[in-house]
Formats: sequence, structure tokens, C-alpha cells
Amino acid sequence: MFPKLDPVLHSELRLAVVSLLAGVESADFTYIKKQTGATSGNLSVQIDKLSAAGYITVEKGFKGKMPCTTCRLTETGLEAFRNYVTALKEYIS
Amino acid sequence: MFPKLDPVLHSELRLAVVSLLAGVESADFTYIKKQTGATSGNLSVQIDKLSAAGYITVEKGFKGKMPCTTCRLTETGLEAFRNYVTALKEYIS
DNA sequence: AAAATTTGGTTTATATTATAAACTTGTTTA
DNA sequence: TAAACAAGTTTATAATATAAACCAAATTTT
Repeated sequence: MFPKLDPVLHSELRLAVVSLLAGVESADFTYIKKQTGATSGNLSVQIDKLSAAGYITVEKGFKGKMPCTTCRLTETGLEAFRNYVTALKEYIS
Repeated sequence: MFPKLDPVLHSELRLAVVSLLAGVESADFTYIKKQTGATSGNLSVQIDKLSAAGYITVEKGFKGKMPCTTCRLTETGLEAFRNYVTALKEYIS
């Protein structure tokens, strides 16, 4: 009746990050931070978790001389997001 | 951009309980337990939290000789649920 | 050019949560 | 009457989310 909700996505900030990434080709740390309003520490941790789950890829490079961390949603991540949304609808409809 | 999600409702089991109660006039502990597949302990704790938040009322009585705990969604609870659903849609659409 | 500030994060500590395991009280069944 | 079951509650534990503190490099200020 109530399907299990993916615990990786059932987190306010991680869900926001994935939702954001689902709409763009890629986004860097600073941008995600601004859009979500998260603190750096929290965002850093949650990005690690999404990465560990294989839901996003994280690429560290530089923009000019400044470090820049770029995140991208993987196929796995997109599918997990879709599944989560489907499951969630059982709860809220 | 991403609205804050009510932490009382952003919990798999509590959300299931509220979702369930939103569709019926009332439901007792055993029924909720069956429908959600939760363990008694977990359900007991989460019902307390929903009750403490004023989202449900809990009435202890007997069905025959057996104790029976009946739960009902309050107006506050229903409104919180609606708000949660609205907020969530910002994340998943 | 040295000092102070900002950028872009990471690491660590803490407080909260979710969950299961163990327990309680009373009832039914063998 | 002893064992098993029902309906929960309480307590312990493991996982989470979050913020606070920290760090290195770049930039700006004096």
C-alpha cells in the first residue's frame, strides 16, 4: 500500500539538490548552495552522500584560479528520482 | 525556491499515518499498523509525535475487553498535510 | 607587500530521528 | 493454570541532518 521511500532521496536537502540537477545539465557547488539556501557544510555532506549512492557525479576543477565543484545527475540518479516521485504520490494523493 | 518541508510530516511513517487518516473518519492502532506495515514500537512513537504536534487526536478505549487506540486527524493536521503536499510539489515537479 | 577578508569548500561535533528490541498488562486458548 | 497471543509502551541503538569550526588559496585593502 505505502511503498518504501528511498532514504537517499527522502531528505530535504538531497531532494532539493537532485530536483535542481534534474532540470539542468550540470551545476556547481556555489550555485546549488545559493538555490537551496543550504550551508556549505550541510551541502558538502549531502553531495557526498548522493555521490556515494551513484546518483550524481562530482567533478573538481577550477574556474579561473578558484576551485569549482561541478555536479551532474547520473542516469541512476534520474531513475531513482522518478521512482521516488512515483512512490511519494501514493502518500500524497 | 525550495520551501521548507514540515519536519513532522517529512517522515515516512508519520506521512503514511496522516495520509491514511486523511481518507477516513478515524482508524485504530491495529488497523494503521496493518496498513502501514510498521512495527508497534515505531508506530507508537510516531503516533505520539503526531499527537504532540496537534495533528491527530488519540483516544484510548476498549473494543470488547481489548484495549483499542483510535486516531483521528485534526483540522490542524489536515491543513499541515495540505501544506506539505503543496510544498513538496515544488521539489518534484 | 603585509594584513585582512573572501571564496570555496571539508571535517568534526552535536542534537535529533527513526527504528527495533525488550518489556508490560491483560486476554484467550489448550 | 500454563502457554500463547493482543495491544501497546518504554528504552536502547544506530543513522541522520545540521551547524560550527576549521583550512587553503585567492583577492582585496591599507
